[in-house]
Amino acid sequence: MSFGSKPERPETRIQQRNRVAIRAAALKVFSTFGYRGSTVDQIATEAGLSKPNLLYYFPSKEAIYRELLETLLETWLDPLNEMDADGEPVEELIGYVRRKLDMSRNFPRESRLFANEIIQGAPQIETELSGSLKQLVDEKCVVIRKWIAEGKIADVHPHHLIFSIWSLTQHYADFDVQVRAVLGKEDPFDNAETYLTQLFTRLLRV
Amino acid sequence: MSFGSKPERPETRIQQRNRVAIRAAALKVFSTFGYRGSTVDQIATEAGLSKPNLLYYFPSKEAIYRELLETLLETWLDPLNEMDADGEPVEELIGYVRRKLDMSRNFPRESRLFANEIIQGAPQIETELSGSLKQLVDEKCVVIRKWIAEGKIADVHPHHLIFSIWSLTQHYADFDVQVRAVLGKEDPFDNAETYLTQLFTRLLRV
DNA sequence: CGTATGTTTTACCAGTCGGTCAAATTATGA
DNA sequence: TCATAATTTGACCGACTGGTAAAACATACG
Repeated sequence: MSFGSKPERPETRIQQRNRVAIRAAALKVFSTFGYRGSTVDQIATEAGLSKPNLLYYFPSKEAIYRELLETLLETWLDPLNEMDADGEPVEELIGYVRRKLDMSRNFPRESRLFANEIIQGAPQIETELSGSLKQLVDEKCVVIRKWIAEGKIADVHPHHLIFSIWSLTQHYADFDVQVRAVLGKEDPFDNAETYLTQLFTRLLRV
Repeated sequence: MSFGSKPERPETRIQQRNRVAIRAAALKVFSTFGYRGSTVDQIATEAGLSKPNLLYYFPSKEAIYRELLETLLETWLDPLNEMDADGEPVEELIGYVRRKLDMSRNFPRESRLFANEIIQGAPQIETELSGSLKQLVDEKCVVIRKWIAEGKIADVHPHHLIFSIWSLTQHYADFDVQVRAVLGKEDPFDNAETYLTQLFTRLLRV
């Protein structure tokens, strides 16, 4: 029995550079137009490559999209993972809100990529949603219920609490155009953090 | 000078039936795939027509989309319009939340249509956003500020208060797949209203 | 240098896109 | 009934879609 049916050569510098460029370009395009609304040509141009050249690095349009989604899902769930069952409950939850809001500020494209995918019925990550995502959320809901039982936070529906954190924070990334159109010159994030802290403090205190 | 360069014939029964069918089909398709991800053929099939037959009723794909968007924008803003400056403040605001949540429950497609449009940069309704939408929101923010000054509700940022109502209610329509995946068998709307009422009551009471 | 490997381009494919056209079909009303 | 208008169809267009093949080019290394 022999190992390594594929010799598994190391990545060239050029390969590394181009794959990075492609991922960045794909994120930009997919997050703006959704999977079906994006074209390989668009991504290639954005990455500074020709279409066949791009397809030399990735086997297909779908392959790029899937890799993006799967890589980003972990990053996306990190802030929730960091929530510590042994910490101070209100602090932990508001810390989670702050981390999610930071991600909306710093990685709006990633947020919109997921938003597009899920609004359109999550055809590519349905399994992850009811699999690893549901599992993580359910775990954290147990913690939240414990906090409630201990009288550390108000009695709220754990799942809906998490939904409200998601929707409130991601709104500033996903609906950026609308938020800015309504606010005019005022920067959204200037007051968002204050507002959300106020909201969750008032919601959670016993 | 003569009137009616177009004789302006009344709509036939067939015309009425088909236009209604097309609008319904277009809403279904556009709300699922976004503008660029949808095809005229798809809409036609969904409406039970052939593609050329559909284009006999609407001049182009874009025309269908624009008409949908503009018609629905009014419906979408109605709940906010109904908010009465002379009513009981907390009741008025929570009534608004309830009406928006009802729309998420009863018209999720309409919600997703807007969500797709705005996430993708609102190329077709940018002007309406910073025009009539901003105007209406600004008006209502004046009312909210008045309520705050009168000590009827807590001192919160009016614009962000409205954003939070939008994001929390529309989340249940736009991210329906995710919400259901995480909740499992539990129906989202069963507890959403209770949760949101609780949230805004705690946020707004002085 | 030369050769093997990695990279890019040109030309191309079959299928689909939004949309047009004229002909065929169906409904309408005197 | 018949003629007129409304509706539907099939055939078609040029542009674009995701993807392929092979040749041309660049690079690395003995």
